[in-house]
This record gives sequence, structure tokens and C-alpha cells, in this order.
Amino acid sequence: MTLIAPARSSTLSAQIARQLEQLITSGEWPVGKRIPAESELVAQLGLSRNTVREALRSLVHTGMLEARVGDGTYVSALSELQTPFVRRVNRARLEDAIELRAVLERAAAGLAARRRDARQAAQLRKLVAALRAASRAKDQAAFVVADSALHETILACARNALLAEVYDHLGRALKLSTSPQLWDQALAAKQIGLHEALIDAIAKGDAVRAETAATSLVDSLQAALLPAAHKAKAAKERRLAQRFGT
Amino acid sequence: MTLIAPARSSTLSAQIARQLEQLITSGEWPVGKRIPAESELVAQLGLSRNTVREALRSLVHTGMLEARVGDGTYVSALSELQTPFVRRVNRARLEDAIELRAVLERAAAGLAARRRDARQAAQLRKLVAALRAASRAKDQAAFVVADSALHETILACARNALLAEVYDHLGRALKLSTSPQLWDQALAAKQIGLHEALIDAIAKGDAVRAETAATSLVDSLQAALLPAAHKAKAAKERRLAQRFGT
DNA sequence: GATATAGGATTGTTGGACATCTGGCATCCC
DNA sequence: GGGATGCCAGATGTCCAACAATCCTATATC
Repeated sequence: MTLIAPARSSTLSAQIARQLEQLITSGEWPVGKRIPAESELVAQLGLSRNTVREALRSLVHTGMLEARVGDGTYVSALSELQTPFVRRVNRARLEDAIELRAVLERAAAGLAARRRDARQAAQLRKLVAALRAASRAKDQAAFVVADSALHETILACARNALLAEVYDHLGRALKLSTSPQLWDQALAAKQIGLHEALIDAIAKGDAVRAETAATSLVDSLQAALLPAAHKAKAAKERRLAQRFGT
Repeated sequence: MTLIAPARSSTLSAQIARQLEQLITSGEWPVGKRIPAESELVAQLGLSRNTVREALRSLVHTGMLEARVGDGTYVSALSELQTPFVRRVNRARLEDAIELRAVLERAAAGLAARRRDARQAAQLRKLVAALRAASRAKDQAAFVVADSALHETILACARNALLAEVYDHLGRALKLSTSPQLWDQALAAKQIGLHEALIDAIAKGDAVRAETAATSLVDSLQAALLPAAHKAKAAKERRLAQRFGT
């Protein structure tokens, strides 16, 4: 790690914040890492503690860092977009968030059908087979793993990094609606067929059919999970309201 | 056993930041307003200047506030999502950003067709008429105004606040690609027909036709403007690189 | 009337001090 | 030996006071 204190074009704390951000986004400071203490950063940069602290507070506020009193400061997110986006989604109507996710899912399916290569198509077929096996074995953990790997691969096939990131953040915010406790054997069995239709369309390059398959897949999931998701969201908000006394 | 919540649930500066954020998002401090000076906030809150400053720096970093030395601090954005999102989009591949926008545009058209009411349909017809009039009169300013009003109304018809906000931020980041200097009389005339087809489909509640119309509208715009947009983005990046000496 | 200048107001930066909390080590007791 | 207890170094949180750099404005000057 090398940090330099450059000449004055913007505020010093903003420049330090940018450098720290780059260390995180570049992966040099991975998520979970405990970063050097304020005193060490002060010594390395030759700045005052308040200036360094203001930079750190900025990243703490955006959610890239997490400071623990008496312990240290840890990297908690790779993207500055993640935390604001998750916060915004949590304030949104649940239907709106789910609908946006469905829109992106459908678009990703269509793009994936147009852009997947042979290797990716083979991997998709392998993953959907794993999904079916997990469902037959009633192995919930394996089912969830295969399902998320499948969707991740579809996003990779779509070759749109921005869309993939937005979808990912959205999924993170909505993960309460697909939490394991809501998993249902009958639902999983039903989804297998829809997944197979989707993957088949993508593999064959049929964008229109891929989009309709993605839509019906999302719809079936939504119909099954929406009531529980609403309950979970309401409970979460009650917890927060209680904690903050509003 | 009774457990009492700890007195300090979060840091003071974080709480102040939350309060300031709420003043902004609630509209009590509108965009452009000069907020009280640090010294006033210190006096009002009864906290030290450093604590208040850390809260302010957090909001400055997220882009909700802008501080000017010797002048004051001003509200510069209503949403904490806007600035990170715009930054992220500016780092993304231009094609990815445009593609995501097209996806949202298409989805909004479909949703609008399903959800518009009679009053909105009438307003859409009025706006598309204004668009045609502006095109005939070769009034560029009026054309741009009517065009943006039209798209704003479509988003309102779609009744998905989250989708609308993401679309809005995306459009803000991409505004270089629809900047007035790229406006072209022939292109505008061609777009009139596509707009009319789109609005007609929405007004009639034909979601499928609305989506295809939106797609062809975006495609035609994209084909016409992509080269210029690439140039504009490259120029912007050169400017930034020069300023920061990287 | 236009320009130059001085002053006040505001944010940026520094250095130091103390408070509060945490994790880990040493100690003590069983 | 193992577990509970107490202590302490180190980390972040908060406060204080001062100076620097910059901008806006009112005043003075020509």
C-alpha cells in the first residue's frame, strides 16, 4: 500500500477518500479486511487525524467501511453504489422493487440468448441439471446454490456489467423474499420446468422465448413468495422502528 | 431478565447526518439552498464542530451537499443514490448504460400501457401533438421540452417509483448523449412517427405494441447518436485525466 | 461610476486532549 | 487443567482552540 498526499485541487479529505476507495474497489483491501488504524494512516500520510477521519467517515457513511469502537475499521462493501442502492430499495414499495427485478431478469434472459457462447451454454445446461438433482434429492442447500449460480451465469451471458451490478444490488436488498425458510418443495419442483425452458431458449439463442420464460419464472416465484415477503419486510421495519424509537 | 438498549446506538455524527439527510429528502431544504453555517449548526445542536463537520463531510461525499470555502454549504442533490449512481454509470461502458436505459424504457412503456388512466392518456396525446408542432416549427428548445415531458409522463403512467428513479439517474448520467448540439432536424422528424406509435399503443392499452414501439424508438435514437456520444464521453474523460494528472 | 481595498464570514486543516469501548492477556479460583 | 475475572494497551468517538485559505460585500478612492 502506498498512499500519497497530492497538491491542493480539491479538499485533502476528499482526495484521501478517493484513494481509500480505489484501494477497496481495486481489491487490494478485500471485503472483511481490517484496514490500518487512524494513527497509522496519519503517520503514513503526514496529515492531521481530523482530516484522515473525515475521509474515513465519508466511506463509513457510504457503507464501504465499518468502524468498530475499540477494535478497528473494516472493509464492508466493494461498491459505493451498493449501500445507497440497498437503502433506497428498502424504502421502496416491495412491489416496485420486485417488478424492477423482474424487468432486469427478463432483459438479461433476452440478452443472454443473443450473446451466450458455446461454453456458457454448456455450463447452463450443467447447472440446470444440478438444480433438478437437488430438487429430486430434496437438498435445499444445493438447490439454492445451483439456483444462484444459474442466475449469475445468465447475467454473465448477457454481457452488461452495469445491468448485472444493479440486478445484484437489487437481489441483495430483496434477499429477504427468497430466504431459505420460505423454500418449498412443491414450488421448487414446479420451478424446475420453468428453469429448463428458460435455459433451453437461451442455449438455442431464442431471445423471445427466453424472455417469456423468464417472465413466467419470475411470476410464479412472485405469486408464491409475495405474501411472505411482505410479512418479512413489515417485521423488519418494526424492528428498526423499535430500535430507533420512531 | 430484562435487557435495556444501550444509550449509544450509533455515533453522534451519523445521527446528525441522518437528520440532515431527512431535511433534504423531505424538501425542507430544497436543492440550491444554502444551509446554516457550521458554527450555527454547532450552536443549535450543542455539539463540537468536528462532530458536525464529520456529518457534513459524509453528505458532501455522497453528493447531497456541496461546500464552498469562504461562501457556505449548499444542497446539490435530493437523493443519496443520485451521485454514486451517476459516478458508476460514467465509469461503465457507454453501450451498457444505453442498453440498460433502453431496457427500462421498454419496460416503462409496457407498464404504462397497462396502468395509464384516461387523464394520462389525454395528456400523452397532447404532448405528442406539441412534439409534432415543435418539429414542424423547427423549434429545438420546444422539442426538447416536449420530449422530456413526454417521457416523464410515461414513467408516471408506469407507476413504479423505483424504476422511475433509476431511469432518471441514468438519463442524468447519459445526458451528454442527448445534448442539444446533437439535435438534428431530420432525426426529429423521423422520431415523430415513432413517438406517435408509442403513445397510441400506450393510450390504447396495448402493452406488447408499446414495448416494440419503445424498442424501435430507442434503437433509432441510439443508431443516430452513439458515435457522437462516444466522442463526447472520450472528450470528457480526457478533460478529467488532464485535471487529475493521471 | 468604476475600481481597489479592507473586513467579516465561512470552510479547510492542524494539534492535542480526554472519553469510551473492545479484544486479548494475565491472573485467580475451582 | 479449565473457566471466570480483572486489567490494560490500543482503537474509535468527541471535544477544544487556533490558524489558513477563500469568498462576498461594503467601503473608500480615484
